Amino acid sequence: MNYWLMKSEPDEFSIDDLKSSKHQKTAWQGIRNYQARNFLRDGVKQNDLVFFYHSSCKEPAIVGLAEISQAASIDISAFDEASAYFDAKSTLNNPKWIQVELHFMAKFEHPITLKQLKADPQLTNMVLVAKGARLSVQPVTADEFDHIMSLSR
DNA sequence: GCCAACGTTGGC
DNA sequence: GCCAACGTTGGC
Repeated sequence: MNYWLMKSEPDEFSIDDLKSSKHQKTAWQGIRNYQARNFLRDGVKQNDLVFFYHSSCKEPAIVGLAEISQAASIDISAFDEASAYFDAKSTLNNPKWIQVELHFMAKFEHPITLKQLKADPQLTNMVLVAKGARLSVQPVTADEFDHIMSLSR
Protein backbone atom coordinates (compact mmCIF):
# COMPACT_ATOMS: atom_id res chain seq x y z
CA MET A 1 0.00 0.00 0.00
CA ASN A 2 1.36 3.36 -1.03
CA TYR A 3 0.15 6.86 -0.31
CA TRP A 4 0.03 9.85 -2.63
CA LEU A 5 -0.98 13.45 -2.88
CA MET A 6 -2.60 14.78 -6.02
CA LYS A 7 -3.25 18.41 -6.77
CA SER A 8 -6.24 19.92 -8.46
CA GLU A 9 -7.42 23.46 -8.94
CA PRO A 10 -10.88 23.53 -7.34
CA ASP A 11 -12.13 25.83 -10.11
CA GLU A 12 -11.28 23.03 -12.53
CA PHE A 13 -12.15 19.95 -10.50
CA SER A 14 -12.80 19.99 -6.76
CA ILE A 15 -13.34 17.34 -4.11
CA ASP A 16 -17.06 18.12 -4.40
CA ASP A 17 -16.88 17.45 -8.14
CA LEU A 18 -15.30 14.08 -7.39
CA LYS A 19 -17.97 13.32 -4.81
CA SER A 20 -20.76 14.13 -7.25
CA SER A 21 -19.19 12.27 -10.18
CA LYS A 22 -20.83 9.16 -11.56
CA HIS A 23 -20.07 6.31 -9.14
CA GLN A 24 -17.95 8.92 -7.33
CA LYS A 25 -15.12 8.09 -9.72
CA THR A 26 -13.13 10.08 -12.24
CA ALA A 27 -10.38 9.48 -14.77
CA TRP A 28 -7.38 11.48 -13.62
CA GLN A 29 -6.29 12.84 -16.98
CA GLY A 30 -4.07 15.66 -18.15
CA ILE A 31 -0.89 14.98 -16.20
CA ARG A 32 1.74 16.40 -18.58
CA ASN A 33 4.86 16.34 -16.45
CA TYR A 34 7.28 13.44 -16.74
CA GLN A 35 8.07 13.03 -13.07
CA ALA A 36 4.38 12.99 -12.18
CA ARG A 37 3.70 10.66 -15.12
CA ASN A 38 6.36 8.25 -13.91
CA PHE A 39 4.77 8.07 -10.48
CA LEU A 40 1.40 7.32 -12.08
CA ARG A 41 2.91 4.68 -14.34
CA ASP A 42 5.36 2.97 -11.97
CA GLY A 43 4.24 3.75 -8.45
CA VAL A 44 0.50 4.17 -8.20
CA LYS A 45 -1.33 0.88 -7.67
CA GLN A 46 -4.94 -0.10 -7.23
CA ASN A 47 -6.22 0.53 -3.68
CA ASP A 48 -3.50 3.08 -2.92
CA LEU A 49 -4.80 6.06 -0.96
CA VAL A 50 -4.59 9.62 -2.19
CA PHE A 51 -4.83 12.96 -0.46
CA PHE A 52 -6.87 15.33 -2.63
CA TYR A 53 -5.24 18.76 -2.58
CA HIS A 54 -6.70 22.05 -3.72
CA SER A 55 -4.09 24.31 -5.32
CA SER A 56 -4.11 27.78 -6.84
CA CYS A 57 -7.00 28.91 -4.70
CA LYS A 58 -7.78 31.05 -1.69
CA GLU A 59 -6.90 28.43 0.89
CA PRO A 60 -4.58 25.74 -0.51
CA ALA A 61 -5.25 22.60 1.52
CA ILE A 62 -5.65 18.84 1.67
CA VAL A 63 -9.42 18.60 1.49
CA GLY A 64 -10.16 14.91 1.31
CA LEU A 65 -9.25 11.34 0.62
CA ALA A 66 -9.58 9.19 -2.48
CA GLU A 67 -8.66 5.66 -3.47
CA ILE A 68 -7.06 4.44 -6.66
CA SER A 69 -9.83 2.38 -8.22
CA GLN A 70 -7.84 1.65 -11.36
CA ALA A 71 -4.08 1.75 -11.89
CA ALA A 72 -2.28 3.16 -14.91
CA SER A 73 -3.82 3.18 -18.36
CA ILE A 74 -3.18 5.29 -21.45
CA ASP A 75 -4.40 8.88 -21.15
CA ILE A 76 -6.61 9.10 -24.21
CA SER A 77 -7.23 12.81 -23.72
CA ALA A 78 -3.81 13.34 -25.34
CA PHE A 79 -5.27 12.06 -28.62
CA ASP A 80 -8.26 14.40 -28.62
CA GLU A 81 -7.52 17.51 -30.64
CA ALA A 82 -10.45 19.26 -29.00
CA SER A 83 -9.12 18.59 -25.50
CA ALA A 84 -7.04 21.07 -23.54
CA TYR A 85 -4.80 18.08 -22.84
CA PHE A 86 -4.14 17.27 -26.50
CA ASP A 87 -0.52 16.40 -27.26
CA ALA A 88 0.45 15.81 -30.89
CA LYS A 89 3.57 13.98 -29.78
CA SER A 90 1.56 11.29 -28.03
CA THR A 91 0.32 8.78 -30.59
CA LEU A 92 -1.63 5.54 -30.51
CA ASN A 93 1.54 3.65 -31.42
CA ASN A 94 3.65 5.53 -28.94
CA PRO A 95 1.48 6.96 -26.16
CA LYS A 96 3.29 9.27 -23.77
CA TRP A 97 0.83 9.98 -21.02
CA ILE A 98 -0.87 8.01 -18.28
CA GLN A 99 -4.11 8.29 -16.38
CA VAL A 100 -5.45 6.54 -13.29
CA GLU A 101 -8.94 6.39 -11.84
CA LEU A 102 -9.82 7.98 -8.52
CA HIS A 103 -12.67 6.95 -6.27
CA PHE A 104 -13.99 9.39 -3.68
CA MET A 105 -13.63 8.27 -0.08
CA ALA A 106 -14.01 11.29 2.18
CA LYS A 107 -14.20 15.03 2.33
CA PHE A 108 -12.43 16.17 5.46
CA GLU A 109 -14.45 17.96 8.07
CA HIS A 110 -11.30 19.90 8.81
CA PRO A 111 -9.17 20.50 5.69
CA ILE A 112 -5.47 20.65 6.49
CA THR A 113 -4.21 23.92 5.07
CA LEU A 114 -0.83 24.36 3.43
CA LYS A 115 -0.05 26.85 6.19
CA GLN A 116 -0.77 24.20 8.80
CA LEU A 117 1.26 21.57 6.94
CA LYS A 118 4.24 23.90 6.65
CA ALA A 119 4.14 24.73 10.35
CA ASP A 120 3.96 21.10 11.48
CA PRO A 121 7.28 19.81 12.86
CA GLN A 122 6.33 16.23 11.90
CA LEU A 123 5.96 17.19 8.25
CA THR A 124 9.17 19.08 7.55
CA ASN A 125 10.29 16.49 4.98
CA MET A 126 7.00 16.31 3.12
CA VAL A 127 7.39 16.84 -0.63
CA LEU A 128 4.56 19.35 -0.68
CA VAL A 129 6.26 21.77 1.68
CA ALA A 130 9.65 21.64 -0.06
CA LYS A 131 10.73 24.86 -1.69
CA GLY A 132 9.53 25.17 -5.25
CA ALA A 133 7.67 21.85 -5.19
CA ARG A 134 5.37 21.83 -8.20
CA LEU A 135 4.80 18.12 -8.60
CA SER A 136 1.10 17.46 -9.09
CA VAL A 137 1.46 13.77 -8.20
CA GLN A 138 3.73 13.11 -5.27
CA PRO A 139 4.44 10.32 -2.78
CA VAL A 140 3.44 10.58 0.88
CA THR A 141 5.09 8.42 3.53
CA ALA A 142 3.04 6.17 5.83
CA ASP A 143 4.02 8.30 8.81
CA GLU A 144 2.99 11.48 7.04
CA PHE A 145 -0.25 9.86 5.97
CA ASP A 146 -1.16 8.69 9.49
CA HIS A 147 -0.29 12.03 11.00
CA ILE A 148 -2.32 14.01 8.47
CA MET A 149 -5.29 11.68 8.90
CA SER A 150 -5.18 12.35 12.63
CA LEU A 151 -5.27 16.10 11.92
CA SER A 152 -8.34 15.74 9.73
CA ARG A 153 -10.54 14.48 12.54
C1' DG B 1 -1.53 40.07 -10.92
C1' DC B 2 3.30 39.29 -9.54
C1' DC B 3 7.11 36.55 -9.67
C1' DA B 4 10.24 32.70 -7.99
C1' DA B 5 11.17 28.24 -9.06
C1' DC B 6 10.98 24.76 -12.22
C1' DG B 7 10.45 22.31 -16.68
C1' DT B 8 10.80 22.23 -21.71
C1' DT B 9 12.37 23.60 -26.21
C1' DG B 10 15.45 24.32 -29.74
C1' DG B 11 19.57 26.58 -31.83
C1' DC B 12 24.26 25.89 -31.93
C1' DG C 1 25.08 18.20 -24.72
C1' DC C 2 24.93 23.11 -23.31
C1' DC C 3 22.18 26.80 -22.14
C1' DA C 4 19.27 30.90 -23.25
C1' DA C 5 14.70 31.77 -23.97
C1' DC C 6 10.32 30.70 -23.11
C1' DG C 7 6.28 28.49 -20.74
C1' DT C 8 4.00 26.80 -16.49
C1' DT C 9 2.95 26.24 -11.66
C1' DG C 10 1.20 27.92 -7.69
C1' DG C 11 1.76 30.63 -3.35
C1' DC C 12 1.25 35.12 -1.97
